[in-house]
Amino acid sequence: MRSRKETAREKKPSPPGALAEKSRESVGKLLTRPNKPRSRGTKKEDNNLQQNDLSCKLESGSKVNDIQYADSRMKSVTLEAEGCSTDATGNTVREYQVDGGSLRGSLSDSREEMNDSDWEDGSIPISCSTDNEQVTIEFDETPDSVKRKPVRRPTAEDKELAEIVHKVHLLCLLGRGRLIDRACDDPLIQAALLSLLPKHLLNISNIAKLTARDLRPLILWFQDYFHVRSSTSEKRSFHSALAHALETREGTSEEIAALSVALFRALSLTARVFSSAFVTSVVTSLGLKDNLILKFVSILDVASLKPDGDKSASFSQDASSSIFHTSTPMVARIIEVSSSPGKSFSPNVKDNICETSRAGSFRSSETENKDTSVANESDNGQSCSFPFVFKQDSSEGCSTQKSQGPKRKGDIEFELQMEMAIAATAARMTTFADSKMGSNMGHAHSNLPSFSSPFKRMKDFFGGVHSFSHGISTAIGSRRVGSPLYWAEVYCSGENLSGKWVHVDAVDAIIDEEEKVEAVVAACRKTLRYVVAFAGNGAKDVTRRYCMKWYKIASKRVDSIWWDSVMAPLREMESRATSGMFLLENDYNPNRISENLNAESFPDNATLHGSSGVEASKDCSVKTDMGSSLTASRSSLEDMELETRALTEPLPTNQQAYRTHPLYAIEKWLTKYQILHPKGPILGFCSGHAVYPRTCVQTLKTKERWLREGLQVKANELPVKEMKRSGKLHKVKSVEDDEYAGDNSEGTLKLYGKWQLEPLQLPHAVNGIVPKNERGQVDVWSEKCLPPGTVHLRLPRVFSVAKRLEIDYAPAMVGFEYKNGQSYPVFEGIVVCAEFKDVILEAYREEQEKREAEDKKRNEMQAISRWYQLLSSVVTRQRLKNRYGKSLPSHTSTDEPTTVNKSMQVSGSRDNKQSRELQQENKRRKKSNDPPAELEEEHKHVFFTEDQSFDEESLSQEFAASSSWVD
DNA sequence: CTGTGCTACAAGACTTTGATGGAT
DNA sequence: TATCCATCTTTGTCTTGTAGCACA
Repeated sequence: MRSRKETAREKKPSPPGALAEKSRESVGKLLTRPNKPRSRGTKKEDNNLQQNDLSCKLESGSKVNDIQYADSRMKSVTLEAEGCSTDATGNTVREYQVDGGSLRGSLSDSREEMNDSDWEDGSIPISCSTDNEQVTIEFDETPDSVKRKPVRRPTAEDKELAEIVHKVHLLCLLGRGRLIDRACDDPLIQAALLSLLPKHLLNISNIAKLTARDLRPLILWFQDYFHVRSSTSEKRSFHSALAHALETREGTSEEIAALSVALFRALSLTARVFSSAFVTSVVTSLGLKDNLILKFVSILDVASLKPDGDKSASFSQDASSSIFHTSTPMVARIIEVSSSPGKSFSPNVKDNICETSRAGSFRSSETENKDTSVANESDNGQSCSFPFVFKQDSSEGCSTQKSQGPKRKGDIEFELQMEMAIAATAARMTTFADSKMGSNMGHAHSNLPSFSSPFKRMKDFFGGVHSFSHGISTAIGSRRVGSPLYWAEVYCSGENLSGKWVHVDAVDAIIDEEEKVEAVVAACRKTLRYVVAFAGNGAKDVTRRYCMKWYKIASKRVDSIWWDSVMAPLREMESRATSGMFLLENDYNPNRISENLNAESFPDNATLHGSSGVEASKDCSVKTDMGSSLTASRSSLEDMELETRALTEPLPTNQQAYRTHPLYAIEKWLTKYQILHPKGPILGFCSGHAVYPRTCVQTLKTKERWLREGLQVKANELPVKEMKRSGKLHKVKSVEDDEYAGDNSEGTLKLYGKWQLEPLQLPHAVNGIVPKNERGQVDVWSEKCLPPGTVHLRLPRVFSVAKRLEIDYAPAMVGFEYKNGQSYPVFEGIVVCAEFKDVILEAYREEQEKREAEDKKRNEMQAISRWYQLLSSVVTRQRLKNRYGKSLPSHTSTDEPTTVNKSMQVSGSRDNKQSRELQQENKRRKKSNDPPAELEEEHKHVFFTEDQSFDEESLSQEFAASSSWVD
């Protein structure tokens, strides 16, 4: 039987070379990891399954099941080729064929049913009939006999893998976002867009105090002019796809959104290019013209952080129930779009959009091309959520699919997303290097050999219908088609007092509806986890602006430290770009900015953001300085806005949310070591429980624990909480309590809060005496725990020095070691009074030198002794040779090593002892100036250790050479 | 269908001050 | 004989986070 790992490995494509390929290989390695055999959790499940009905339906998301299913599929293929008979229904009868002792299964379920079914091998009540090495096993159980789903919990390994995949996916999507952002900066595309724009709309760039309302006509024109197409049949880089979309006036929602961003940027450009005097004047009046500072915003629809986290979101619902199950909302004109919140997302509009979508291209155009099975799926309401997952119209695609077996839809979905993100990353490296100014836009496509494989595979999957660039936005997991994945943010200086970033979704003609984004995303069965704004080749996480219920997504986001570190450089670039763009002179060139930012990611680019000085100057030459101050203010204003949002989340309505809520807490969900202090103010109530700010939650610790942090409990402070110790300890303590006539205090854990503490005040060292604890030692958890006037010397064997010098010291306990279920103290060095530090160190150094000298001496002695052994044997041998050599048959040179080896073998066990004896003997003789033993006793035999080689001549030479070293 | 609350499970935190026997 | 040092063994309970499930 083939291992799962092997099975998974087969799906990797072979063509090497391109970056995308390498990336995919790496990702492929990652993706094969879950195929490893599982540990106990799985085993448990397997057992469950064995006890239960085999044909029970299992959760579709289980990786194990899918892998086994994949295996079973392959077997099925094999067996069917061998002419194995199958049952018509395939549900209640399954055939196994015993071939050479191994059980191989044949499944004949229909495709649809097999997606969710599972089978296991193992001992089950089965009836077998043997026929020419074939065993047919019939299962009595019906699929309905078992209802209970076995629970497979993700192991630590699963979680780790999911996190890695999540991170990789995030990085890829960030790369993709930057790619799009850069494409939006293309001057040719911007110029082309401007040329299309009616003259009256050009005036928008002259509005000093831009508001969201001012953008409406522009957005409406844009929406009217450009249409979203669900797919394209051609494959091209995003950059050329953008140009193509511009040309054909239709593209994917991603492309259209990008075009809108490019248009905004183009308008900003004209304002500067054509009215430099105006720029000067605004700068002079400090009413800086920053009306069209743009960000390209994208939801990073990333793989789940949790194992199998996508399964529920992927296919649990029929797409038709989604209010925006279309990618073509722009086909119909939105009749009423208001900048005031609450109107443009009215049911009217939604209906409109949905209706249009159904009339529009997506479902019909997609499903028309599908084979009948897929069409059937579509009819039963599932496949419209992902109508082309198993669609394959090329033979290559078929073979690929068969070799790897059907996978969980979510996995396929994710893999494709990953693939496209990687391809996009590769595209960025190739396309933009080659065609930076867009002059060779049309040829960019042909310059992308690295794309061939990803494209091909995608084409295989999508039947050549979907475009490359469409993938991330809508094609993948098209059930969520229509969820707003891309939009723009325009800085409107006329909004609020200080201006603000306004959400502008040109695809859906929605302006300033940021609070609705989350709801729409949720309606599309997606979780809004990361919203990232891209500008100037940088990026900034603006999730807070769009997420009204942070507590719901906090756990679904990656570790914030990692995320912040990833975003830090991007954020810097974004910050520079969103404020510095308009400050440049007439020769403003977005691409150059990008280049500059790329080349110089350090913060000292004077051209772009200048010094941090905030001097108010009216000279144009210091525009950059003012730009910098504006940068700071705008950036910090935005930060403040986001922070404010973070701190003003509405109270959750369910109790469970308060368990880990960063802002609020209810007493019910406090942990054992937590308490409310002070207990107030009450912010509200949830199910009758008072809600307090999380800042009131204090962590409690025992005296000993606080001690480790260099804090001690103030005198006369009573523990704020007392609780029973754990059972085991309690038992031990109880025995002691009995002995001490029932003192219950030992059985409780006394906890204190931070407000009951003061800095640790240990007794000062006096007269060279180290203050010790009741065990005669000093607990050195940290430097704070050292008694004043003492030092910790972390040196091995230093205690012997202190002892020899008769200096008072205490062993330093630095922690505990847990062995054998017990904890043992770990000591490292000693604690002595500071005044003895130098003395001890000096003595220690001397002793160290002495020890080293002794070691050296010992080594030398050992060497001498070994040479003695060798030479004695040589001498003895020579003597024997002289005395008996003539009478004995002469030894050939080849015999000698054999003899020696034999003697070595015989003497192996005695060797060490003998050499030791010899050493001692020599020592004695050396003291008394006696000649070595061998010279007296002629027939003393000396044996060699095994690591010694025997070569008379060379050894003699070596000895001659090394005699000087010995001496 | 969704939200809520309960339950059960997995994983990790926490526990916290040798004994023995061989080598030197 | 004293001292040093490696080895012994692989706990068990509690807390916390979270998935599953029943129910409103």
